[in-house]
Amino acid sequence: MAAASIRDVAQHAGVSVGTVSNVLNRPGEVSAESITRVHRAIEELGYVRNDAARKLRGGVSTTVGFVVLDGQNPFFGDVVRGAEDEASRHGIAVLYGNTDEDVARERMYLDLFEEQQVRGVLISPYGDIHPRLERLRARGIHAVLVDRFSGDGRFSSVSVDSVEGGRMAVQHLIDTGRRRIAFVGGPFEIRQVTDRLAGARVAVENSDEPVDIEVIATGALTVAEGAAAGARILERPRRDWPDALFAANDLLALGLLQGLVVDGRMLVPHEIALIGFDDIAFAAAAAVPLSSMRQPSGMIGRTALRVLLEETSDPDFIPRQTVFLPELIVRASTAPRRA
Amino acid sequence: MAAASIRDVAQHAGVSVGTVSNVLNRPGEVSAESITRVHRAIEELGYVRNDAARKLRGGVSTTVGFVVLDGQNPFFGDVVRGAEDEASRHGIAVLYGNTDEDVARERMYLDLFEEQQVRGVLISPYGDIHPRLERLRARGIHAVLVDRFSGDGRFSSVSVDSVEGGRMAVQHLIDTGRRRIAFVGGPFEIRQVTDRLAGARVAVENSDEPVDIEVIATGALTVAEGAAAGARILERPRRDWPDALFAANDLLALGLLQGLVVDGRMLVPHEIALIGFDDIAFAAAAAVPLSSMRQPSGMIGRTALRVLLEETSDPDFIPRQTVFLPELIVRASTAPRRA
DNA sequence: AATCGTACATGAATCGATTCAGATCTGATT
DNA sequence: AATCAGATCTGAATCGATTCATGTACGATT
Repeated sequence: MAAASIRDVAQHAGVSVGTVSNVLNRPGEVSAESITRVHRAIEELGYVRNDAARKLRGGVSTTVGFVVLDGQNPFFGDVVRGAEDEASRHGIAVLYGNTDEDVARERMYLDLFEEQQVRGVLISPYGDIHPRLERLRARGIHAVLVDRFSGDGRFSSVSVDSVEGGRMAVQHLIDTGRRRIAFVGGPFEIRQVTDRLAGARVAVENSDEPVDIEVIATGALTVAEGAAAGARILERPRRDWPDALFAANDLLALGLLQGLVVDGRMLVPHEIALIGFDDIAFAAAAAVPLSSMRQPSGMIGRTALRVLLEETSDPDFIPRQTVFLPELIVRASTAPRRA
Repeated sequence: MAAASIRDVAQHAGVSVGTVSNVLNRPGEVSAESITRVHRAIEELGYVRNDAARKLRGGVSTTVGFVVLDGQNPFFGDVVRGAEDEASRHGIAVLYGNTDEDVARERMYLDLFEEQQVRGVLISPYGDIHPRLERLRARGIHAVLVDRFSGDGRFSSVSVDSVEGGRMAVQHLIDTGRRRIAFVGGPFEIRQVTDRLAGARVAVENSDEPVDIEVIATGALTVAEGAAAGARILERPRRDWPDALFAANDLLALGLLQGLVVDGRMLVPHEIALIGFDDIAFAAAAAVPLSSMRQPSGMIGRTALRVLLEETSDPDFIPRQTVFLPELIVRASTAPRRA
């Protein structure tokens, strides 16, 4: 049995196709009588609207695309969930694409989304996709940058102030009595890394008391790199250990935590304090619950989707930058030294 | 400037629309001359195929839907990534929907996917959606169950043998010298939980030496529940402690690890061995790297997508059950007692 | 020269929802 | 009775890619 079309519904209800369409899209202009008859017919035939036909005629699309840079990182998982959650409220579905920092895949997904004529695109960009996004916009597909500030204001963006977050994290370490601080992070091509380090330096410079800060570079923001960095610290003579670590993200911090175990005893927090960034779910779940700078990941996704919907429904919309402040979450990993 | 249509391309290239369509869909039946001219025109006009029109005419869709039960769990994140990765190979995009164990959302997404006329649906089902899936199939939208065996064989499915996994996990604990084993898990409405417990009992019964097994019930498969269960164990007199724990999944196991820390010293593995299930990325990243039963999560997603594509392209396809065996991953958390 | 086969090109018809100009009806007003 | 406004309904035209019956061209075969 072929699926029922709007024509079948019209016939079954004894009205015209135009009326059925009106019942579905502008019920105010239709008599109550027609509404009930059409709804009954829809029920009886199990009619489901054909989205392809609606899109073709120029109606609004009910999908948005989300291109994510690193699907491994739970942070992005949470952002996607936030966006998806908000989308479902509007009867919109999210087309999900993961680029794994691959320019070709990034392009592939944007092509796919363009063919689909999605309502709009959320993207945590990897390469320089401004020209590509401009072309999309010329076709009526707007984009919102996620986790990336749009410096020139050409696109809307939703991001977090990493500099201030870095400052807050290190300020907290200083406030809990630490004076020899190491920033662990890299590579420095990643904007978030340099921003967080810059913030850390601000806190050090603002301090009344003398505070040392050193940089321990890593090759990536992963657990493995964090564990390796921890091992390198343990190789030093004990008097050269820092007394606090600020990791550029939680994956690194979890690795450090793992690396800083000697003989079943954890150096964190009493020998070395540790704070991360992102506050992924597993930060609280670590053997020593991890202090972290919380990014409102779900809220970032929700907000990005809302901005996108506004932008696509208002022809006079001007690109808008939304910046969240991270929040300090204090847990056991930065407890003061034992009394 | 309106987007170029196939008609514009035809005019620009000096051929008919039929020829342009043939160049795109069956280049074998077109002269080399036409192919180059059409491609040039496509290039110059920046033409992008309109997926809505193609779908409307009855062509195959380039999207599949994936309805996920618990977006929080990294295990499902990995499954989705696997599916998405395989899909991208075929130029297909994944519509992602998270139900959070909510029947209404599950229904909402299936409706949305039906309107979209997706190529097919991957679903880790929550409620009883067999009737709904039958209706979808009547409209030509096939479904593959993920992480759930289709007992009656009405649908294809891709899952993992949880009973055997449970057996292997406990066998490993016995092999490393443990004799007082506790299974930590719940609620028992979840099929995977009961299966894994059943497997655990098999291992105990097969053992030559006497082995005790007890069940510690939890309210959910979360880190918090695991930590609480760990605290309950510590309340007992020391001689009543089990010497090994088998957690129904890794989230619980990570919680247990956190709960079994006394005064900066970890009871795992030397006092109590611990093994989880799923082998999520954070299992290896724990302060004590966690032994676990690995589910080939990415492979599950990839396989499910492949089965779906086969099923939707072969009219004579018969539903097929794919069952993977989990793999024992041994890490520090089940190291033998100290010599 | 007539016939046939092959290769290739054409363009009208089609899918289903939406839109909108025009039709119809009802009741109120003059 | 004539006119009008408002409410409601109708159905043809439209979106763009695909398909397929039809047509054309040209070399090979008889």
